[in-house]
Amino acid sequence: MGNRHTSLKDLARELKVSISTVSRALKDHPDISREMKEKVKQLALARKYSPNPLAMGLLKQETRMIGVIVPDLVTHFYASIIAGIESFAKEKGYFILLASSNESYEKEKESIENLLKARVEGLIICMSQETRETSHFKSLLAENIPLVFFDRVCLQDQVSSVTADNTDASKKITRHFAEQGYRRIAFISGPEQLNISRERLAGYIAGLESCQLPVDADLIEQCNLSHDSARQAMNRLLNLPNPPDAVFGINDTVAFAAMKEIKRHQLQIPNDMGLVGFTDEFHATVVDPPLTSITHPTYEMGVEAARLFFDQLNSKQSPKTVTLKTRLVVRESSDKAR
Amino acid sequence: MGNRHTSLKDLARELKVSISTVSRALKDHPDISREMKEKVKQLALARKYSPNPLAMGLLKQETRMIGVIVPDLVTHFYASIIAGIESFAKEKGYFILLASSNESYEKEKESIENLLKARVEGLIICMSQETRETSHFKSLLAENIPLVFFDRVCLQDQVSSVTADNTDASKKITRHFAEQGYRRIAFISGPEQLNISRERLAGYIAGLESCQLPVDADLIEQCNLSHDSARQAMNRLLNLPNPPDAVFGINDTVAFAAMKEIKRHQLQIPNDMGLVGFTDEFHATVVDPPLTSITHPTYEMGVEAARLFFDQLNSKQSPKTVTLKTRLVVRESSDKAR
DNA sequence: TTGAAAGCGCTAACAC
DNA sequence: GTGTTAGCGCTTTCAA
Repeated sequence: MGNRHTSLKDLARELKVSISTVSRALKDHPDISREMKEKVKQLALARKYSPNPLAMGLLKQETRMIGVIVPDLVTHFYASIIAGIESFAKEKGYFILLASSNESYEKEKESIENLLKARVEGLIICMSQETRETSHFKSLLAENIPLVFFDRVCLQDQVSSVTADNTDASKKITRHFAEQGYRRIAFISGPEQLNISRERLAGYIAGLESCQLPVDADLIEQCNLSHDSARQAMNRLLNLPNPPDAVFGINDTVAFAAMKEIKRHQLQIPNDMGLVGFTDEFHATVVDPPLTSITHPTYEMGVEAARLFFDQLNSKQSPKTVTLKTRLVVRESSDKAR
Repeated sequence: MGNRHTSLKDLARELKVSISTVSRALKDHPDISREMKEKVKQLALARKYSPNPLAMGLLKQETRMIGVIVPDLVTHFYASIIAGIESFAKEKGYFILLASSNESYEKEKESIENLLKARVEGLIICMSQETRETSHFKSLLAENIPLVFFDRVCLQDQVSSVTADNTDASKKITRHFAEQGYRRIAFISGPEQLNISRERLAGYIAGLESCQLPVDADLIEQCNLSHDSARQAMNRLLNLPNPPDAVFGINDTVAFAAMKEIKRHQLQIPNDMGLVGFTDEFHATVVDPPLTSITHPTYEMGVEAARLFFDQLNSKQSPKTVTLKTRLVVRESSDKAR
């Protein structure tokens, strides 16, 4: 695609002055006469001049691009976080280069390489659920490349990160169930290498204990966060000799899958089975019955991740850990009282 | 952020040869000796050399970036299309620069400018619903910048585009309702400047006529595609002296909003009121009752848009119009028979 | 007050 | 076979 953009050279030729004069005039260099500045700026406007970011990037060694890697591109959760990152980045004049790991460790590594080849200035990442090994992140740190994790994190002493208050939130859920009169509260967790699994499990247990409810290993299920795997987990719970009367799903997908499976078993929510998720506003209200849930401040999480990114970029500070407050919003799915 | 990437110069210096030798060796130029190629390639690997895309871009006048503008970043519909675009673009070694118009005409224009400043090689756009005026698109054409529309299109004789078979699909919906015994079939449309509104309306009317059902202007409502506005439209329908017994919602948001409003009025779906949407697989199955709908091939639409983009980029062909087949998937929300 | 020249990383035409 | 050079668009010394 031909060179359809006006360059400084074009302007210089047309005004019969040197390129450097044009360059200086455009940035109000004190050495340039008022009239010259006027002339140059006017022509630049007329010719729709805009500096070539490639040339600038080459010169200044900065591309104003941030690589963002998410486990998938299509769930509302990530989409909303991306929107948050994008809006903050735009303010700073940065663009986002987006990649999906598809929950695959290999693709995650591949995406990091690709983005670095594209010369992003740093990365904002939510780890794939397969990722158990962190050498690819460590080599970023070794090369001093700004890195921020969100939601799913690791190496927290070395990398800035944003998470929800997972433990606390999960504790609130368990206690809420208990208050509603539920006694056998199950938890469908995710892969144990993920901090969200561990933290939410810890909160779930702490909640049970604080209500003097027993912790029953049968009631703690695991899945790989896919819809099918979550349904199977729910199914196992329902087939228990002594099944639960309430379920806490670790995220959106899991909560939906559990809901479907509960309905398939002809059980009424919330009367036969209470259900609470860990999800965002949108999803919680679209299902039926509306889902009681910890609402995840997704957009804000994106904004915060971007903010941490620029902190890293501008001055290599020691890593920060931001924890976002969540809210328990009680809706029908756990509200026996109604 | 310092220069942490290895350059040809670095390699050349280390091997004590010229930069051009290194450059040629790396691309298997026939003039270079076998041993030299070996040596160079080995060192390049060891030093993790990758060509600087800024330098290449500057030289070749290509950035390998495509600008994509969508009305919003968070709905599953666009997310899925973006995933399709991304996957095709990645194959071709291109990156996506994403921007959202937030359904605003002004932001749409602004995004186009920003993306051009970032030197994208062309644009793939889904128009904002506010956009009635097309001069900003025409000036892209005038400057010979590759442009592709998807879903919401205009200037079809001048711009390549992908759409669903809107008219046909809507006709199928109306006929399906009629077959199920529904007689007063309503349609909640969107802004009339959008082709999707016009085409789906046309199909709806054609469907009614082919079933010898009267077209009742009272049953044709309009909204601005927001949740609230769709609910109000549904509410107006329900308050009609002679309300409908079935509703066709023009897209995801509208179908969900209608569903909520119907439930709020204590009506049973599908018995008191049939409901059909125009949405994707995911959303249709997450709600309750599962939504009969025209399933929109979103991912495929993204892939097709990208394919058209590269057609434009590689050779200025005359614009193509691709129409994607849709399927009517009958689920509970319109299935009186059950 | 303005111009010339070097250099960011790379390719390709032209030497030798 | 390999080296030299110019140039992509820009900023920034250094000269004038």
